[in-house]
Formats: sequence, C-alpha cells, structure tokens
Amino acid sequence: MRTHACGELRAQHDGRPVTLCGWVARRRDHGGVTFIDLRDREGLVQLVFHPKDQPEAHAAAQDLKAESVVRVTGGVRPRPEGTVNPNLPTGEVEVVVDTVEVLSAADTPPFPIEDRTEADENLRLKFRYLDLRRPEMTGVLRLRHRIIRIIRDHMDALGFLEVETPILTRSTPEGARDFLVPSRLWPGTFYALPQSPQQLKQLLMVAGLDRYYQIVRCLRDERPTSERGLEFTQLDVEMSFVGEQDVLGVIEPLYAQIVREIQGVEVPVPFPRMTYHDMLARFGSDKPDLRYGMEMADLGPVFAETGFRAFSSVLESGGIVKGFAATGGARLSRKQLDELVQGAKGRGAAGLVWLACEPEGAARSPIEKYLSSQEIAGLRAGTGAEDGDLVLIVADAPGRANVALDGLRREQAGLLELVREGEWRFVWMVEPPLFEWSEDEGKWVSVHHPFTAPASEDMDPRAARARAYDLVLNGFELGGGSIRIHQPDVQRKVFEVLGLTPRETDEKFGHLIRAFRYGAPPHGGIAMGIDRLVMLMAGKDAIRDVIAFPKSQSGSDPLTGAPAPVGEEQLRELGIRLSAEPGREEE
RNA sequence: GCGCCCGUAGAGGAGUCCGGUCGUCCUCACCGCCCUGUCAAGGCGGAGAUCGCGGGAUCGAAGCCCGUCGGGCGCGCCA
Repeated sequence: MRTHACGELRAQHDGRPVTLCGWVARRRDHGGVTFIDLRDREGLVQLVFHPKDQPEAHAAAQDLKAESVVRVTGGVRPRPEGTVNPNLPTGEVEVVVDTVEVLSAADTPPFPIEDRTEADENLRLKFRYLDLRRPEMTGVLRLRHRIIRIIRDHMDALGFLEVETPILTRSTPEGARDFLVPSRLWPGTFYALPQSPQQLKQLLMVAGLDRYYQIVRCLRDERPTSERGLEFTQLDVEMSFVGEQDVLGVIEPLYAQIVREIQGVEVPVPFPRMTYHDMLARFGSDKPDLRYGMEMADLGPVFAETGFRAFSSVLESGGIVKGFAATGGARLSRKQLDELVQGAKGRGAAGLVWLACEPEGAARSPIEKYLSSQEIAGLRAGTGAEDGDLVLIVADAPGRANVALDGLRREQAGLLELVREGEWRFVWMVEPPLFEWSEDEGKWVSVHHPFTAPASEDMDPRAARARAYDLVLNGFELGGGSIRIHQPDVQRKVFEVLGLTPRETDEKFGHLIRAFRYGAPPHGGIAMGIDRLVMLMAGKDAIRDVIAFPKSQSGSDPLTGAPAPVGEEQLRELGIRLSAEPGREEE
C-alpha cells in the first residue's frame, strides 16, 4: 500500500518515486501552490501540489480536511534553495504529488492534534486515539517500548525466565483492597485480581525455577493519584539462593543502563544505601529527593526550655519539633510565606513557623518575640541556615511532622529552583521496620508484606527490622522487595504477630506454608514499577501520560465508559443481587 | 474518607471577588473569498454558547447561596 513512511524520507531519497499513507496534519494553501504536511508514526513530510504541473492532484488537495487519511503517489525532491526547514527531520525534502486518494475522510477533531495543545485531560482521554496521534504521545509509547525492551534483554542475559502467573487468583486478607471477579461456576465465590504475583513467584522458587521475572499487570482497588493507578505494570523478579546484594546487583546495572540509554547520563553503581531510620530523620520521608540538600534537624534540644507554648506542649506530649533551612528562602514574599503556612496545614500539620535569617544573627519571624537569642542561634546551627535562608519548623506528632516537612521540602525545592534537571539520584532505602502499629485496625501490620524475612531472630514487633529494600529515584519510589521467609515456622510466627490465628493462617496461606515443607530454597526478589519509571524518563508528572489508555483519578475510563452497570440477566447468572444503586459508593 | 481548586462557542483563556452596561473580548480551529514557496503561512469577511446540571434568595445571575455531576491536586488509603 505504501513504499515509505512519511517521517523517514531524507535527502538520500532524492528522485525516488514514493507512495505514502498518512494523516493530513496541516494544509497551507497559497491560492496557487498548496502544501500539506502528511503525518504518520514516524513523523511529518511536506507534500507539494502545483496547479499547473499536477492540476488533478492540486484540485483534490483543496478538499482534504485535517486528520483525513490519504494515500499519495509522487516523487521525492530536494526543497528549493532557501526553503529547507531545519526544524523537521524531513525538512530537506518534499514530495511532489501526482495522485491523491482519500482512504478515510475525517470530521473536524474535537481538539487540535499537535504537541503544544493543552486540551482538557478528560477530553483527551475520551478521544485517546486522537491524543495518541500527537507526536509527543507517540514518542512516550515508543520510549516505554524501548525501556521494556532493555529490561527484557537484561533479564534474559542474566538467565531469568519469564513465566506468566494467573490473572484470576485468590483474595488474601493483607494489603490493599482486591478487585473481585464473581465466579459463575461456583456461585457466591470470587476470584481476586492480583495485587502482585507475590505468592506465586515464591512458589516458582519452591518449584526450582531459580530466576524468574515477569512484566506483569497488578491491580489494587485503592484511590488513584497522579503517580499511582488502579492497574499498573511492574517488573516482577524473584531469585533463589540469594541475599540482599544479589537482588540489588541485578537491578542496579539495569537502571543505570536505562538512564544511560534514555538520558545519556552515566550513573555510578552501586547506588548509595541509606537506612529507613536515617532517611526519616534527615528528610522526613522514606523516598527523599537527593538532588538538593535542605536536610532536617531535630530541634527538640533547642527548645527543651522554650517559653513558646506551641512548641513546649508538643514536646511534652511526645511530639517533635523539627525543621530545615530552605536555601535562599528569606527572599520569599509575605504572601508566599502565608501560602506556605496554609499549605502545611493542608498537609495535616498543626502549623508552620518560619524564620528568615538575616545578617549578623538577626531574624524575622512571626514568633520572634517568643524566641531567645540562644534559641535563634540554636536553630541556625541545627539546620545549618545561612544568611538569606528560611528556616521552616513544624511541631507535631512525628508522623504528621515528617509528612508536612517532606512536602515543604519538595515544595521549596521547586519554588526556589533548587532542582537540577538532568540529574538522576538513585538511593536504596534499607532496613525498614518489619511491622508497624495500625491505629485504625488496632493491630500490628507488615510494613512491606508478611512474607518478608526479619533481619534477626528477635521478632519483637516494636524493634524488628526487615530484610527489605526500596529503590528511590529523585524522590519517587521506583519499587521495592525483600528477602523472603522460607521456613514454615518463621512464617507462622509472623502471621501470629499480625494477629492471625493458626487456623486463619492455614485457611488463607496454607498453600504457601505447605509448600515450604517440601524443600524451599532461600529466596528473595523485588518488584519495580514500570509506569513510574517511564514517567520519570519521559519527564512527565502523571503516570496517566505514559499509559496508552489510562483511567482517570476517579477510576473511570472516559473512552469506554467503564465501570458500567451490567444487565439483570448477567447478575442473575452470577447469583448477585445489588444492594446499592449503580454509580454510588456505599458508606 | 477529609481538604483545596477547576467547569464560559469545537479547543484554550479573560470576565465571577465587587449582580444590571455580558453572551462582551482574545488566540486557535471551522465556513466563504483573496493570495504560486509556505511550514504555528498570510489578508478580508462570517457562523458558532440554554456560561456543567438542578434548585433558591433577588426587580434582575455566568457572577451570590444550597445541592449535584464531572475533572485535577494534596492528605488518608496504597502489605
């Protein structure tokens, strides 16, 4: 049907007869000579129609509408002197058209198909097939393909076998909410869509597969955000006879290679490691952005004797006073400072105190009159603030204070333009706690997942560390994993801490524990989020932008209309009766 | 679940705080005419909107109040 792609034509094709197929991107009609940019996946090429030389083709070109699909025949020739377009890869040539055939006429599109358009995202999703015609979007999908290709080549070279695991599996109590699929053959029972192939990949280790990986879709019925969707793709990895170093050693060269090939930047391996404890103390987050400084300091000692009630009462009740120096932040306007305070409250902090450092130890602050000069000096020393910096202080329960400070630090980095683009700072988070106390549920829960091996025999839930690790890049969690438990008794003990009775353990996880009785190799693995990686590599700030057909933030798909009610007959077959009207979340 | 923001011709935006002069304006797209080297072509003209939806107070609402739907962002949730 065609001899070349539109976007591939170059000076070397000079004189060739060509047949091209593509979409009409733009028409420029000069009354006589008419130009059309023809677009396909590979790019744009300029078609030329002269009324004298090709009267029929020229006449046909007058009726071509934007986004119509056409097939043209003609000849490639160099553009005349002075009309070369250096902004176009095909800009040295043009195609003189002899014949035009409309393969499919298009209505006027609901939004312009061009990169600089900023059409409403909902509209773009509703007409995703048009949105994806934009070269930028096509480029993202191509980038995604390249990255997945690099991953597969890497894993294959290291001897990993890609094995598929079921989409219809069993619901387990721990973790995120499951998407459920009713069974028709077994009325009243449900499959669950996998949150991850966690248990199955462990069973593959018991099966002796040794090195498994899978590019796999995972589904979690939780509220989506800009960096997390209902369904997402991960690189799932599991290995036998390994410790932490072996797993990290598979991922590090892979990610260094991806950054090298995609960004042209060399990243040193191994990546630095930082304990969970240090990360939280220094950055208020277990996924810090290390492209800039602004480390945090515990200011409790500075305010141990303070007369400022808001601080002293927090300290008395077990909270913390913590802050950091925003580099150059003293130049922020009063209005910006007020917005900071509002923003911190929006993140759940009780409040935010700022203090602008001025020369010779002077300081500006809304609480200046409550602070002694020693306290001001202590603040500056603790946070390392220089003249011109802005010290930001939050006093609250540790969890809330850290969330607020982490948000502030990220916000300040953007506001004060401290982020260096083109820098890729990987860091491993290691030695997180094994358990954490859930206020909501009133019990201990796994920080990672219940199959994670403890770092020591001691399983005191308050102190136990996990043999787990997360990979962090520029403030985003790219993935995480752990060395797993492979002894049935240890696994039972973990479930016991999690509050499962032996009977519940057998019921929900009997298949796993039974497997461990038949010769389970020590094993461990990791799961890496691909959408988020592609998002960072593409320079996007929402994973929706790197998924061909994403859901909106409310979990709906404007293109297909999913989720949608189903007919009475379908429900009856499944033995399901609705207790809520469709379209409403139950209380 | 909580909080904040957005919804105005086909697209993007201004107008909303402070009700009347607003269905007023800008850019692009669309339609018509002109134009033989443009590439975000250019010039002239034109058409196109129950201001997301419903209710309320008011002589009067795009604007104020209540509700609702859709979308985005942050927190919670996301082993």
